[in-house]
Amino acid sequence: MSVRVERKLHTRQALLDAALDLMAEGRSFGALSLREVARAAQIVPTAFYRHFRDMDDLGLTLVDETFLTLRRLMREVRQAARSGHDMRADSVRVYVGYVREHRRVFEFVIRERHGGTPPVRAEIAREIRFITTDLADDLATIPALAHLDRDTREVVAHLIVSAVATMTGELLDVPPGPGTDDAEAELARRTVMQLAVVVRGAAAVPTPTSTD
Amino acid sequence: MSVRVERKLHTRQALLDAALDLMAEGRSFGALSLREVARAAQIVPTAFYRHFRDMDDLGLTLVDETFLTLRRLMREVRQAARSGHDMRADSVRVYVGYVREHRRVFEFVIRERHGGTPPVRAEIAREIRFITTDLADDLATIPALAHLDRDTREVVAHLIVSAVATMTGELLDVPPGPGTDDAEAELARRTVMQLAVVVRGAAAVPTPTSTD
DNA sequence: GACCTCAGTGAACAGACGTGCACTGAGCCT
DNA sequence: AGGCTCAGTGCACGTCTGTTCACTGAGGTC
Repeated sequence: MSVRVERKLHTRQALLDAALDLMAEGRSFGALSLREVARAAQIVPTAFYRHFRDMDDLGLTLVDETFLTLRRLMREVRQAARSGHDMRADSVRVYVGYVREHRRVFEFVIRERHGGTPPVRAEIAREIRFITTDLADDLATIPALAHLDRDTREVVAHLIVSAVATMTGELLDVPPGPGTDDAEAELARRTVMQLAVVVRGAAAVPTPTSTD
Repeated sequence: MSVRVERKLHTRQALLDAALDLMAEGRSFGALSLREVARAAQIVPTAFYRHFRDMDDLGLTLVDETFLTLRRLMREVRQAARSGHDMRADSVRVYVGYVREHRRVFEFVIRERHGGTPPVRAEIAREIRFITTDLADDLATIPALAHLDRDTREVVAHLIVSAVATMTGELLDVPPGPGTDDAEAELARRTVMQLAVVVRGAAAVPTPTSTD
């Protein structure tokens, strides 16, 4: 790749990183100004337009890149689920590790999921639906849930995604410090319990195609 | 009450309403300016200071007033749960009705829960913990769950609150129009199923004080 | 009726904002 | 070597922001 485009990509990434960094201090994307993002990326404001049409454009790009990362993480979590001996605990532990490692990315999604502009919200909702659908597929591989019909599995997957999303938000609100590990472990413990409840409850759902 | 304070309260309420109205169009509270809130409330910007120290102050007041409403709603949902013959379906139906009726209030909470400034987020998290705790108490009155210890009930309550909060967010994203009722009914149906799964799963949790 | 209180006014400020424009100069192509 | 491309610069503009200050006049008190 030529020096030219390589440098362009570099500043482009600097802009995306700058936006995430500014949000890491607890501000929403909508509250960021074009000028301060440019400033944080060591760029003059007008140069911003060489990379994005406006802040909305950057926001949508951020969603895309973010979910590229997130889909990769989900794939690894799913593998951890298959290989380990305690599926649920392993998945949750791997997931918590990823949230910790990619804090800014998760912070962005959690914040903008409901706080963002309508197009950003729509895109995030779409991506979360994909994750839910994938999870619904995976549930069919659990022996206790193999008898469930598609609709029921979808509903159960949605419930699990809700629980994990909620945990993610709480994980990000844990203040850094000496007690961090304990707090994280407590959240993980609770989520594992919740998964156990859900799977047990789902296994007890009577027969397929019963909708009551 | 004197005419004087009555009028003051009226403009104060106009400011709070103006903020909610401006947010109803999909913007976050942090993206609102003091001037436009004053403008929407038919007030000169400087008069804003007669009521709130700054926008953060107004934001926290909004959280307080919002949860005053919400706590009332929760009480009524709980009563619906006790009186009706199908506890879960009735609760959910009543709840969905309230979300529809108090759209702006719920929009505010859902948006600012993760998108708001740290103090606003902290306050919302606190209020949600209260709701969770109350629900954990209520769960003890369900025969199938009476044997659960406090910790387990708390965990189950948290799971339910997650599911309902998620549904609330989706409810608010349903576009107004001809298909609205159907979409809402579908979300309600799914949530009722989820509650059934959770209760069944929780009932199957082995013995109290077992923590695995 | 005279005085006080204080919610709301209106002008003014310094600073930040988004965006248009003409520019520079390093990187690339021929 | 000469010319083109285009990421990044610097200046300028009009608009909006939060906040200050001295003010007005209706409502309440005596």
